[in-house]
Amino acid sequence: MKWILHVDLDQFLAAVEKRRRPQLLEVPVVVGGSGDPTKARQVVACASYEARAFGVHAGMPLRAAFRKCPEAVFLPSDGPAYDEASAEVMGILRSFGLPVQVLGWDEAFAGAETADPEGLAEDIRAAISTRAGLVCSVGIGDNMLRAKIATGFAKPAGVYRVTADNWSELMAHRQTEALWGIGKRTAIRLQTLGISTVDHLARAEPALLAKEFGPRIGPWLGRLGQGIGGTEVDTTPREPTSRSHSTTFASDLTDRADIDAQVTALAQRVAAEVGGSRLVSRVAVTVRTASFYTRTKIRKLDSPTSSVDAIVAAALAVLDLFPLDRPVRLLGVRVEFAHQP
DNA sequence: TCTGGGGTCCTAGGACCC
DNA sequence: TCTGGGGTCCTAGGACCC
Repeated sequence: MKWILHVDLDQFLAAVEKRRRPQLLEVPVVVGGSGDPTKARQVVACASYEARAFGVHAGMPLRAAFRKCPEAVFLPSDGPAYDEASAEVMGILRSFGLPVQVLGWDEAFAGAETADPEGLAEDIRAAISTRAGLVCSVGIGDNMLRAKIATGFAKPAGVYRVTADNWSELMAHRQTEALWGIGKRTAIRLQTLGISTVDHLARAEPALLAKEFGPRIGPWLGRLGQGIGGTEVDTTPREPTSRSHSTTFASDLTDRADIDAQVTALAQRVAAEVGGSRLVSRVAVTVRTASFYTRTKIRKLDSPTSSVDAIVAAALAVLDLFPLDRPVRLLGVRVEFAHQP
């Protein structure tokens, strides 16, 4: 029997920090921003389970987390360390000889032909625990959607199976937002159609969904409700389609020279990271004003380039398309890569 | 809760050409 | 002066996810 396993590391960022600082093992840990919980405009990237018990969660401002749990240890986000730990875990997963599709730092699908998916899942959990010192949960499904949903029931540190047999029992009564791919906005739009639960969505008329959400997304939403998803684990390494950096400033920028300098710095950083490896076809600039009004403008380059100077010049030209008559909270620069021949 | 940073994908609609 | 239909390129913006 063919199965999909969804392997997801528990409290990943906090776990990597605990792994290298064993004295933090049973301590509430909050990772995010510069690690200074008194500073504004920074949010929690990951809260350890101990911190979650105090009501701290990802996305919460660090200062709010500090109010809820002042005894927590606050640590800055250390991207390179998480990159390395992620690669280590994916390597262990691949060592099982299964097709692996990486979804992010801390999760991946694996395909498996086995009569005992739970046994395999426990073997994977044991290998990642002993070889990497990290705890994960594994969702088992008859497709990728159900495997991903199953992980939610598996956490923490467990294994759970979701298939066509128990889909309705587990999901039918839940809000549509519980589905992977339906966020707040879509949930609200569905509600205006009288669709609030997964069961309603599963029974909805595809034509109605297509009319509201378009010919592709509409029917796809209906399938989500029924628990239908892909079954082919895609192992081809994904070429990135874009690269970006953005900064939220501790205090808003009002001086045009400062704004130019920051966009230049962001563009230089992005261009340097791209190096000569890819040709850039489009350059985008994002401006968020003090009121949180956020707009992105993008322009195609006359010809694809990897020149730092050309990318910086393009970013400044796109910046010039904005009125820039309000204090600026955030600036971002993104480049999109030309399709490879 | 005064609201991060890095990504991907989809759709609408205008401009332009035949 | 008013009138087609189709195709492609481009930008804006929405939405979602980790």
